[in-house]
Amino acid sequence: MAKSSQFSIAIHVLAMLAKNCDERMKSEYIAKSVNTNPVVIRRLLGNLYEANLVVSQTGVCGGTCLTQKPEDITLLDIYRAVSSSEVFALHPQMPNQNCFIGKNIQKVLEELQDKVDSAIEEKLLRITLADVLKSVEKEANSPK
Amino acid sequence: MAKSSQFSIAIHVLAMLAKNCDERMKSEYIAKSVNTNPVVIRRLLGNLYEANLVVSQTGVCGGTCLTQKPEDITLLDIYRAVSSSEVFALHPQMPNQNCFIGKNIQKVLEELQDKVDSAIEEKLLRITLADVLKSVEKEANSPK
DNA sequence: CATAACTGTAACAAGTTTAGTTACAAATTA
DNA sequence: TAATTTGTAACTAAACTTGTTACAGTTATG
Repeated sequence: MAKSSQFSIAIHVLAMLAKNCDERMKSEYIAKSVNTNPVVIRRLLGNLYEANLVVSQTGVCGGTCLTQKPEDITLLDIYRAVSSSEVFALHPQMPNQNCFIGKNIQKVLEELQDKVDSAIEEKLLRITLADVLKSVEKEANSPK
Repeated sequence: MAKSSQFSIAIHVLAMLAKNCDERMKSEYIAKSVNTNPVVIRRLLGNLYEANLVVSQTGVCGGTCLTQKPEDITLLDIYRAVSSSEVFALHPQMPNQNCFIGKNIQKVLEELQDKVDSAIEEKLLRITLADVLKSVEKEANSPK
């Protein structure tokens, strides 16, 4: 994935939408909860729209709501919607093809990338947005 | 982890050292295979030294070699030696504590970070540097 | 012991990425 | 028609990554 906080913020935003499934939520309201600029939220919602997780309406009384039930949205859906890159990067420069290791390491690293990615995806596939909301409520009720 | 290629390059470097366990290897030689600057390699080797994976010697006939057998070095050892951050970042700004979601989401995200990290670590723990070298050799012998 | 060959590391530059901001067109409601 | 809201482009600032130069310290060897 990356150093980016897009995944975290996406979960936050979608959890808010999940808690208020029946009404449209404005980017400005969401931004106040995330503590950022509304444009940052709208950009993120654009990615979530492309992944068919939310739908927005412009104009007065506009805003965004989920397209699916929280139980049907997995963290993998969210991860794929906002995560740009792999967990770790390959060589910035092509390794020396005259070296035995240099010539063959890239394929091996790509396979490793796949394995690590699969491990992450298997984990994320088993957690839904509804689960996240449950965890949030559990946290809210836990003694500090 | 990150967009960084440190993990990839570390595996490359250690694979080279593993293939020539009995002699010290110079940073300039390694750099030519990785196709980068020797200082980049020496910086990386510094991290690997702190993790007790390699040892270097200065001066004429200096260089670096492994401190352990390739079968005893796991990719998790390497990952921990060079990976600075988590797989995904939390909020850049503290969320609004007056919002129900904002107040409780961070703990939930931290728990999620732990789960994802564990998934990665379990995978990396089961692969050794010797396995990597085997994969490289297999790749070298495979028909193109 | 003088010299050449190494590593270790600081300091800096360039490129990329991320987050945040302003501005404004387009769409919608009333 | 006016007010409100999203979508998006353009820009800035900060952080991170890689690469580079420079040089002090260490070691082998003639």
